[in-house]
Amino acid sequence: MPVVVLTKRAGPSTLGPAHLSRIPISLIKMNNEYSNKTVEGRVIHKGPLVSLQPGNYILKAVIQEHDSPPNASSEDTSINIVLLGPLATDFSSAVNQGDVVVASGFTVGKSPTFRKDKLHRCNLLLSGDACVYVSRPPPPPPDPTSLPAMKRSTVLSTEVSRSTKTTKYTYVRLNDLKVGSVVNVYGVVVFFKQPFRSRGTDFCSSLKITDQSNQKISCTIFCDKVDSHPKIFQIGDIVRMHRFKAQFFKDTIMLVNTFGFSVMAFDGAVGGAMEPRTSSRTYHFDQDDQRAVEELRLWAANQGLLPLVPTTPLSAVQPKTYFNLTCQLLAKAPVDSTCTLLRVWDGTRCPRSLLKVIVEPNVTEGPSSLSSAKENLIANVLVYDNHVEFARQLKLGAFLRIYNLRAIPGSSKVPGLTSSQSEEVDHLAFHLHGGTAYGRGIRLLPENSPDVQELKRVIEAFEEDEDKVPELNDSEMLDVWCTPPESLDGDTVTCSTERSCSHNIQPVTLSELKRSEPGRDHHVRVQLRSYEPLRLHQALKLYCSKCETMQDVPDDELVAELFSEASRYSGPCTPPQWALSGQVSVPRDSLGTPDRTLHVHLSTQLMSEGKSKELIFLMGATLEETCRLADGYQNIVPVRPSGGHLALLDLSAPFLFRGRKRYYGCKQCSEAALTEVSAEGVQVIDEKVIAEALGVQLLQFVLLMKLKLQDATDTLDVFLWRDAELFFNVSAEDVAADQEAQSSICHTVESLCPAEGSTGGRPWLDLCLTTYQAEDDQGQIQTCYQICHTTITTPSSTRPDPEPA
DNA sequence: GCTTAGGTTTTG
Repeated sequence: MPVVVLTKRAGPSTLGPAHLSRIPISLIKMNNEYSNKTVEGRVIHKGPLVSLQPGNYILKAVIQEHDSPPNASSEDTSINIVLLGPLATDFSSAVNQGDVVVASGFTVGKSPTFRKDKLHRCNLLLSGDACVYVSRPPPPPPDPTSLPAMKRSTVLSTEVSRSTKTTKYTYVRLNDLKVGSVVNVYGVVVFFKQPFRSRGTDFCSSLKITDQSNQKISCTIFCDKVDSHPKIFQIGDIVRMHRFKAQFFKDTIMLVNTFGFSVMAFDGAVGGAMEPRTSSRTYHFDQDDQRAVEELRLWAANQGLLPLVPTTPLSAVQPKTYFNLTCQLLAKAPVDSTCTLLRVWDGTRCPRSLLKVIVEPNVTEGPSSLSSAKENLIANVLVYDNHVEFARQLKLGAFLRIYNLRAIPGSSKVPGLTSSQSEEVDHLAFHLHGGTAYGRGIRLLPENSPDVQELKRVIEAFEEDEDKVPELNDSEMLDVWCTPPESLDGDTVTCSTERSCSHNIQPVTLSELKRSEPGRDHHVRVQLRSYEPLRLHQALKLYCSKCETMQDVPDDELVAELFSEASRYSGPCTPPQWALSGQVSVPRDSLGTPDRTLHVHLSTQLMSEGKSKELIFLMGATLEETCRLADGYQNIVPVRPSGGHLALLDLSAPFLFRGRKRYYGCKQCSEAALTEVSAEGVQVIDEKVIAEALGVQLLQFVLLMKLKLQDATDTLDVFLWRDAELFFNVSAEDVAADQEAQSSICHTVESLCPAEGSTGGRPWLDLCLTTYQAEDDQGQIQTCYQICHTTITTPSSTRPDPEPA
């Protein structure tokens, strides 16, 4: 009887055997005897089942004292529990995050992760005769007070354990549905609508799913309880559906729920959390299910079914498009009977100014004024018609995903009072139109979803930055704001740059500058006469801070060839001991290339920490496939077989894919070896952590340009390198990954140096230049100049000024 | 208790 599920919460004292006494988590110590004690807590983390050897599993979880004082430290209230053998499998299938459990028969060990997770210094080890009792919130009436507490737990307890006989479900492939039959199916979601109120008594939700048969099947779910509907967050999610009836509609077969139906949903990313999204209190979920989910995930990833951009941050929203937004609700206000205003943010800044909607302060729920920095990040979303009801129920601070939100530029009229920021301003309004077409709707995201965790990180980062602003001291402020506009021709001249250095020096002319001693900083007022490279993507370089060399970014064609070379070779290969490996075959394509197998290797250590999605090693994939998979994983390291073992690709190829970003290593300075990447003591597994673990000397993306400056007295060639990112207000890494960041640089440069014959003049630039001496190719000492501490402020709105005299 | 919707963009 290793794991016992009590379907009714009977009070802490009745959970677990009565002859044992409960010990608070804070009092647990090493070397004490706990055979007559129990520990009680809420499961706040449940790790995946990790296979030690065939049939033998380990599972880690964290429980937290649920009735501890709110100010108690996590060290006193939360403890790791480690379950071994059948207990692990039973726990995995019977216990959910959020459940309250009581454990007995445990032993106490030293927690190896204490420094990292700041939880209790000990952990609880459960194996053999240990026992876990689980309680769940009570189901709706019958009236629970009608039975004495002790009797209740006996009457209503059910046992979910390896000894319990459970119904074995069989699942039908989607191309094998027979009209009239009631079936169980698995599928990958390719389209979905959130539950919406039907004209009847129920809520209705729609899904379209597919599976390895490639058949696409529409499904309809009717149920009066929204919570029983599938919890789909994005395309690519996986669903398991029980008791659905196949029927004909419009010459095609589809599925509708029947009596006793149930639906479970899972994250669709390979290696993602195995935690089912379900409202069922008890459910069957075993290793076959786990395998079914993993198989579908791999298949879907390889089919490209996972969306490239599941949701769009406000910083990337394009006008006139429909997009999905993951955001936090800050305030709301009813506008009229068909429209409600939701004020939301995601911590990123939309480059367009956003529509300001003014509603009367006394109808607004939430803060009426926010810091102006925060205010600039807030998007006003107008939701209409059927969505108003849902919006009304939303609580402030909730994390939402809004599907099929429309970004409307410029002159759209909105109900209520629009501020003086009127139609000629290029602003964006966000509308959630009425209806459910294209899955339009709003979904509440649970706190533990990875997307919410990510959103919180971004928001926290913004709030930290905001706290820093007042630290700018007065003299710095004066220098930034009071640099007197020096005008060569006596008129006030608009300037497109802003210096942020603390030098208190007068500007000099270029001819004066050329006569002065090197090794000093200067301020100049100049125009941009020309620049190199003309093809701006060539300005992007890879720089090694160790050997101080710079190289070009390898082009896609070369990288693709390295990948296809690596994927063609398929000799025998033993994965390292720390890896858990899986494979998926890529069917022959229309060009008749032979079947290939993709191999995925995951670190068992990371898996046991619930971080399997954070890093995978991928073998046999093409560049394109790798890029596609990079959407589902935080980190992908491409590998190839070499001498019977796994090795990194040639370092001309990126050694790491993080979303759209690629990272390269220095061939000269790296001593690459495929070793396990440990997340010990690190917050985020990022490129630095991985590079270090793999012995790769990380190359840094940098921008390098040569600019020819001019003023009335002379011209001067200067470099833009060290402070290039500051100058353009972009990161080189973003430029490498993001077309928009590239075009922003192009526009900036073009506005500073308009093409011959164009009407725009050259704006004046206030620059801070540093001079230094360096050897040129021939070994000659030369004086060099670099632009420092300077940022372009208004490239597009600069008025043309007359040519210098 | 046996209906609801049946993807496919508001018209603010």
